[in-house]
Amino acid sequence: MNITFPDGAIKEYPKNITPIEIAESISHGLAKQIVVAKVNDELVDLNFEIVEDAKIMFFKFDSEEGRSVYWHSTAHLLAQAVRTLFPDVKVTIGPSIENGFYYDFDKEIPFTDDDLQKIEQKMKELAKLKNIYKREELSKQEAIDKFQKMGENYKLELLADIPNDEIISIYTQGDFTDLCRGPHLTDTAKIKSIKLLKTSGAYWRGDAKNKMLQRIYGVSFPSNKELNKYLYNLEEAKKRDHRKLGKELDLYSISDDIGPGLVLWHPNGATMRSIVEDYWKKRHFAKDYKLVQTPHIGKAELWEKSGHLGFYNESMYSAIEVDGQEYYLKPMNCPFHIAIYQSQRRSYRELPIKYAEMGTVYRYENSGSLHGLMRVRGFTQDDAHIICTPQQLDAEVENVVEFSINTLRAFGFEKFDIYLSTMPEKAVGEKSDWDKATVALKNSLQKLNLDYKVDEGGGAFYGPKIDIKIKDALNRSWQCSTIQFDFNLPTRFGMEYIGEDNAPHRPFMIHRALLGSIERFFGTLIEYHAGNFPVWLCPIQVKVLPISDQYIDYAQKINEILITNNIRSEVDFRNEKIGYKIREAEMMKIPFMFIVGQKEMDANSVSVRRHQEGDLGSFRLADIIEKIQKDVEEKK
RNA sequence: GCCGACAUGGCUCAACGGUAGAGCACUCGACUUGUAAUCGAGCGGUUGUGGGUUCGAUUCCUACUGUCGGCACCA
Repeated sequence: MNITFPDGAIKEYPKNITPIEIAESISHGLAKQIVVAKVNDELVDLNFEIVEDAKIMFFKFDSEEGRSVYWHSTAHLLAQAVRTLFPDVKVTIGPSIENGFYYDFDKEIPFTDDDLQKIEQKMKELAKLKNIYKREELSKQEAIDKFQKMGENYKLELLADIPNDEIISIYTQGDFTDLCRGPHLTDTAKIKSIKLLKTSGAYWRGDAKNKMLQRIYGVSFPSNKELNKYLYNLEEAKKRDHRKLGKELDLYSISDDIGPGLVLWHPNGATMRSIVEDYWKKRHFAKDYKLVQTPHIGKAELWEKSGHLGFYNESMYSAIEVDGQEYYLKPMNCPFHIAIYQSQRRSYRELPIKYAEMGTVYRYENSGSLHGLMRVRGFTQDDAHIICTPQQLDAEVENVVEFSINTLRAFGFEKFDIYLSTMPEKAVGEKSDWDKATVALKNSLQKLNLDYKVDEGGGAFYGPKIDIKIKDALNRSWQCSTIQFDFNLPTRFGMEYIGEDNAPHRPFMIHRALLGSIERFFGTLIEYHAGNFPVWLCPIQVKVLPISDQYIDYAQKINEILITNNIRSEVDFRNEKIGYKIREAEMMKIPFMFIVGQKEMDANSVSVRRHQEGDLGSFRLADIIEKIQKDVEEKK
């Protein structure tokens, strides 16, 4: 029987040989390290018997496949430990995830931190027993009987969804059996280092209508060293948290007295925001967008007509009554932009029309979902609506997708996840329009050579969309850019343009936000740069630090020159030692520190210290100003 | 909204069933300073809010509010 290796080599082996035996035949070290094997493109247990010619590939912990199996097996170990310590608990599901694993349990009293400790300890004991993960296959009926006897009703629910004629696999290690597709590690002793990280509630099958289960998250590694490294990285990542940095760098705050999810932009944050917005406007003017500005509230009838009161009501702040009329804070800008469009009869000659606005909206978000700047109740969307003819569609889509990516890149972002969401089951609009729009979106992504995932049926009911998500320091994804077709509002509002044929036609409308919301974007910006912003964005670019009182006048003079040259500068004229002033400027992550004393005053120069780099030496003021201006120009 | 944890001066954190303590910040004074914390003194909280238990609570119970970690939601 011939076995083909990834490098193309072919070796002969006896029938019924297993991947682990093959690995052992190559080297003992390899056999010890591998976690799982792929035989003919299917991941299998290491003791899977190969009966005919096959391709084989091994995976260690350093591969995605390897980690996933490793963590999945650890999840089974977690379930075993929990069943041992809490016999009344029902097990449900426990997959591996991007960074570890979790297992959901049905337990009346939630796990405590103490429980977590005990469970972790028990897992370590159980792991050492070197129990084999034993695979068995049985018919669906046999599986039902088995789990019924065990009283595992959640497993029965899962089984109910599996076709009757399918072969079911179960895995047993020690006294614990779980319904599972596999594959798994050979034995529990492969799991060397375990850490349970947190507990939380989680709905059965992810549905809020179902019972809330108790979830335990954890992670495991082949060595303590790797676990410690992981925990260290986690701590480091927490230092990038925009909520922590937002306070430390005095960028913004959110006050209980004002209301949850409502942001106060402090001078430092507001300065940066203003730079972002100015740059945003400049780019939009260059792309022929027309700036508009619309009110924060609108009459109930408007939101009735747009459908917001019907579909979006629970996310809106309640009505404000004035003169017997109900008004609502706007959760979106679209109806206002449409009103501007409809203020005149529009000709095909005017299209495409692109209205852009930094539109501040208010949404009543669930209390549990609020999160720093990332999820707030009042935020400013960098919103725009592109209204065009069917003929203009492809070009406009391509334009906007490219514009969107380039804008993110201009702010230093390189990594983002792009999603294309297609027509859901419940949708408005013509299927042909959906297809046309979806193809246009897809083409633009391909043309720009962008990797993306397709979310089949994940579009909004009113149109397909492209979303771009950026990850925060703790690897949580936040949607920033969104480009969405809208087949709903143009119809609801009866939008029209007069075509060449002198007859009215319905335009296409694309709704888009490049940064998403300024608040969220700012949050991701903070975390992405860990507070060490590029010079052009820094609220304070230079701090002038006089060595002692005698040089304050000189420092003030330097400061004035800097400000005149559009460099954001401040003087630290407190009566402190230079080391103290430097320390504070470093902690505030100010990119340039100008240290001035007798030497500098005599030479009419400044001594420059760069944040995180240290002393750069002495500079002529004009030279360093030029350098900073160049950095700003180049968006460094 | 759901599950859990938490809530002490501007910030970070400590303590306790008998009316709270430190560092930083701030104010004042001394020092006149050369690349990540000079020294000294002072100011500042009744312990998120309401209710209850208790002779007495900040400490125990409870409701609410908010924050944090998840879940759900996120046109």
